Amino acid sequence: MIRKQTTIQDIAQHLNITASTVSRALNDHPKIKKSTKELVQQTAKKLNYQPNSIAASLRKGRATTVGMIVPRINRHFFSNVITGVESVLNPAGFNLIICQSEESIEKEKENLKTLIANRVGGILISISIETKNLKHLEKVIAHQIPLVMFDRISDKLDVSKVENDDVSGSYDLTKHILEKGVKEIVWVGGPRSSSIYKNRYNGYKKALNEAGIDHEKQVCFEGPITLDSALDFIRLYLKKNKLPEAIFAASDYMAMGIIQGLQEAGHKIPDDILVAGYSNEPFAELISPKLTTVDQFSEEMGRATAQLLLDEMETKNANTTHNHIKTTLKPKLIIRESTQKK
Amino acid sequence: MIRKQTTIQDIAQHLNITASTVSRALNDHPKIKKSTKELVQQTAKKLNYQPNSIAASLRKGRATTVGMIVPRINRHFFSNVITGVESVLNPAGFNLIICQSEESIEKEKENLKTLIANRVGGILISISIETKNLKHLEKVIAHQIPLVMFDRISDKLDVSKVENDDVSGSYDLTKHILEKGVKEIVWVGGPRSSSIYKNRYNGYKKALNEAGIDHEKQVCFEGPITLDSALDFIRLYLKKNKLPEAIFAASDYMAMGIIQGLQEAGHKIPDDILVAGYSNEPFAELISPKLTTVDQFSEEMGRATAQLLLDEMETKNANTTHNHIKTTLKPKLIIRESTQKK
DNA sequence: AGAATAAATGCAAACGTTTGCATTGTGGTT
DNA sequence: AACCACAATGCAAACGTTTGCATTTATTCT
Repeated sequence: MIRKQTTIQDIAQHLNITASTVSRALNDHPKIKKSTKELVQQTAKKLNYQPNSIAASLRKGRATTVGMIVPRINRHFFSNVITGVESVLNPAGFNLIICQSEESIEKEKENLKTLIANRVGGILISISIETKNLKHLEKVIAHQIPLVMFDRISDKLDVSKVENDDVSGSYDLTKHILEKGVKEIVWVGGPRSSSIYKNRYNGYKKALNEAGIDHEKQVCFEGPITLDSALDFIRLYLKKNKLPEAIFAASDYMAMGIIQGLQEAGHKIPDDILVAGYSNEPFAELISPKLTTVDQFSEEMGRATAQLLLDEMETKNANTTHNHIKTTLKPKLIIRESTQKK
Repeated sequence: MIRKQTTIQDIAQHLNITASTVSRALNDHPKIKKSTKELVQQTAKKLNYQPNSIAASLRKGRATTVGMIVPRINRHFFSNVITGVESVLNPAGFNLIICQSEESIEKEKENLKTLIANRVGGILISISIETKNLKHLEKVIAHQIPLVMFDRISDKLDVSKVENDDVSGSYDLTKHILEKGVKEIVWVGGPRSSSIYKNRYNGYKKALNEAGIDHEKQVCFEGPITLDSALDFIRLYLKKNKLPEAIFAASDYMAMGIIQGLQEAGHKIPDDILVAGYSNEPFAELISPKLTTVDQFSEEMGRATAQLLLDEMETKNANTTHNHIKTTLKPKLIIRESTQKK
């Protein structure tokens, strides 16, 4: 049973040297003799010394912690981004405090407050769907805390960003469907006020226009990004309209809702109608028919985001000015059964 | 642009009072006049003061942070547990540092080191599949850091724990399959050296024995908990043996591998053979046939775990002794198409 | 040998809070 | 008018590091 944590002072006392030397020895300072370093290391181990990074952070004015805010951690995409972020940040000596905004701007503000209070070295954020006003983020910048946005970004903020080329992913997918000979594609997606869905819509629009199809004449449903919302939509839609040739859901979950609705009405996919989703959720290749979708390389996005943050933090340390960078990752079309008409 | 962070000293100077008063005012200390409190709050806002919880932690000797170690964050189960944990811990004023062990005991040790270095107020852990030796966890206890184990627990450690009643879940599921009239059930699962799979096996065994079936005569495959490992197994198995009546995979991913292997060999589920999984992954109700499985109430597990930790931390603060508690959550059988023979 | 240089260590302040104890101020009681 | 009690605030130390500068010790050069 350990009553009191051992500190570098204890080690110093034990060896009849000062705390400064111990500190430097433990941090491998060049001016410390090799023999003392070894001696210090040994006694540190003997006394079961555990460094106190809280104290170090306070003194150094910066923490070895990085904050990350995502809408939801239990979304496959985000948890993979987190994995990617950690794979870069941990080796660099940082650890992550993860917060969930739960798609609420109020929670987002609170999250930022606790991250700032914890004096994190930097912040990674994918903003909530509700977030339009960016004052709380400007505050972070004003506080000189390096900020990197990813996935759900905003061009109004002058920071480094990593985005998916949703326009291109959506364009490729739409083109692929058009090549199957269809002349109409119903669009289903989240609110276009979010950059993500705006871009996905634009890619779709572009492909349609290139094929000489008027996008204004296409049916377009915008709603919550959930299976149920899409299921409700398609049930209602089928009651009043004839079966469309194809449906492009800008989210795999919505695609799943569409598929369930179509199947319960007795329609065969892809024979009667083509369906595609977006983001390659794990279930996309497990369902029947296997879902054509777009893969977003989520882990790589995490790695890229973390790398940008490391750069920013370094720049800030060196106190040099530095242009912010915007990295765009190209997603990959994954063609599966749901769009392969026999 | 803010050059230097404003501190309580700045506020004090601004109001011609001392930092102590400011500190107490901000923490709503009863001995501070209401009028001063308001004054302090106002100037704090005016000077854009952001509390430094690093400094507070150092002084108070404990952080407002809690560490959590999970094997993998991008597993549906764990990310939901995390959500549950946060829903309890955040309102209580704590935030989470999340670490991934990636199923490696070495990484687990490192994670613990950084958590201790960050002087977290407590630690939540679900140990890696590799972890048998528990010395690193005993060290945590010796350091007086409250520790709560969840899901993958060990009885060798005297700490509070939250577990799923895997025996019961597995028993219920097996019994359900037996009620369909089958006389043999192939078992597929992870290594039984892990408490989880040992328990799931025991529940299965118990149900078989009660039905008068010798569990020793059943086929049993133990391997990595992945789709591919199960797929490989079933392919090989089908080559050399006749089709079994039912297969119980103690993991939904493995069940998915089994289903794919069976389907590619032309077998119909549930008509030719029954299949069930475990843990109710999101895809379980999306695939065809919909998968019978066991739901584990992952968010609730998170909440229960966090609550136990809060209790432990409080007890430690009050310096009273306290018996460790083991909470067992009863999982729920989810019957779907894959075990419903027509 | 003495001076000059280099190498290793020590000194002390600082980071921003919190907190036990001391002090001041205010009003009430005798 | 002296005293007491209580409310409100101040004082100063402490938490465990890090780090610029000063100091000591060892080494090299003339």
